[in-house]
Amino acid sequence: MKTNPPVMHKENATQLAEKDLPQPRQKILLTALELFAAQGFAGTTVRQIANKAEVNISAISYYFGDKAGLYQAAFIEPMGSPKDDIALFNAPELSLEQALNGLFSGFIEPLKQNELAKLCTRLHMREMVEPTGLWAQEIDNGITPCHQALLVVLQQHLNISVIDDDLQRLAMCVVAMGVHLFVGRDVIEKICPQITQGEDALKIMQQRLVLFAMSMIEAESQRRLASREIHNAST
Amino acid sequence: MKTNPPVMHKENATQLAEKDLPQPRQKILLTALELFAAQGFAGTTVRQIANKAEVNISAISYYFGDKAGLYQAAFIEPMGSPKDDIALFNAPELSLEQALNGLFSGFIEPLKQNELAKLCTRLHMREMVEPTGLWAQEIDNGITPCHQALLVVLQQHLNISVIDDDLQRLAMCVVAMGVHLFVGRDVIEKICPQITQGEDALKIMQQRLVLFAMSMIEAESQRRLASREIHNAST
DNA sequence: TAAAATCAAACAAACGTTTGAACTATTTTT
DNA sequence: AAAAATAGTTCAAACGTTTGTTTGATTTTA
Repeated sequence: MKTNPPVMHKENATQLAEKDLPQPRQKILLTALELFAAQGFAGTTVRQIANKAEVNISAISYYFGDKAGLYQAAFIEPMGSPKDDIALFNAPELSLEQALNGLFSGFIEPLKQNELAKLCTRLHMREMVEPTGLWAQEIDNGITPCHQALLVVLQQHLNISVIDDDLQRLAMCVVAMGVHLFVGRDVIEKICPQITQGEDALKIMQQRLVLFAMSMIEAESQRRLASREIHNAST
Repeated sequence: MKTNPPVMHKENATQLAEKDLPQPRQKILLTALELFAAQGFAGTTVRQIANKAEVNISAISYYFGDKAGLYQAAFIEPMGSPKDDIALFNAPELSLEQALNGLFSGFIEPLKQNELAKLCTRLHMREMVEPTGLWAQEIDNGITPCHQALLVVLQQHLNISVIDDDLQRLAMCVVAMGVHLFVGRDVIEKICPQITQGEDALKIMQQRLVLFAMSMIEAESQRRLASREIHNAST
């Protein structure tokens, strides 16, 4: 008799605790995350995943429907809610330095934490240059809210009334430093690996990110003052 | 009778002027560049390339040997020498602002120039997260020299004797802003497309990049001074 | 006419996916 | 409590496509 495969859908997949999940499913998920993060979606075959996870090939379609379903599960399931990230730097009582520390810890922490979190972040960064469709969704659900929150923080600390293009430029340049830790990993590992290796090194890196970000914000503030003076003087 | 396919090898491929190349070869090369840049190596099929270039499938192996050869050609041939990029900001008589303008113009110019240069850069940025083997070589030949040149410029303007980890951190954060223009293109297009659309917008963007970079360098300079004072006071 | 270039067709290999039987664990029936 | 039935899981094998590549004939060029 035919049995209905327990293909997990969004609504019930997240409700299950990790330990309730069947063991091979978890094994497949982690292996897929690892391989997808390293080689991308098209570059990874289901046989690779099955072999490395030491399960039968058909177990993938059994648990995840198809390759795309597995990718989606590997992309979404291990992630926490994006609201957690925002809360780290969006609390209204935080100083600018504290807010920036919260922002960059979102990039730094995955680098020193367990391998899983590192792979998760790497997979998300990969989506930036290789959109698979989930990426557009991720921009809406994960990136845009974070970016908007950062814009508000910058807006408040620069004490300006509206979010204009120059604030967008500033925000992009600030997050760029964090993103580069993942995107430029290969370059860093080749040229100066010591700056991201070890917890102490990452602590220093975060301090520098905050320092540089604050200097950029200060520079933007000065630029706005100068720009306003010129504008006032000419009228 | 069998004919020897004119498979181009490195040594003679670069010696030929573009107009000497057979037309379909050029067509394949540009189409491949476009598709590889958009979908990656594994995500692009030779049939896709052949169809879009409107040539027979076998023309690819005829001109480039195999898919990997085509990728290598698309990756290397349209590129200029990396020394040209370095010269833009490494000249000894340049001020810091001039040097930084030269550095970031290397990122900005491809964005406003023709589509080809844009695709070239995008393909190279893609290699950062999806190493195909050529990437390791590209780091050695293209990235490392540029990074080293930047380090020297920073070293001189900070007036320090040796290149230490903190200088590496600074350099990485500076280039991160430029890299992000390509890597985070999808995010930018979604959140604030206006900051990279149009030549005027890119001009402003470059000004901000220089401004922010200079503020970061200034912050690092201040930090070193403070650090030195503390060190002196404690001895 | 001979070399260069183009073509439709086919190649083996690898791809994602499906099948149906075999096995295990749990539940139901006797 | 033992047996039977059911649901859940694993497996080797094969499915039809698509992959990159090659063939050999044909057309174009010089």
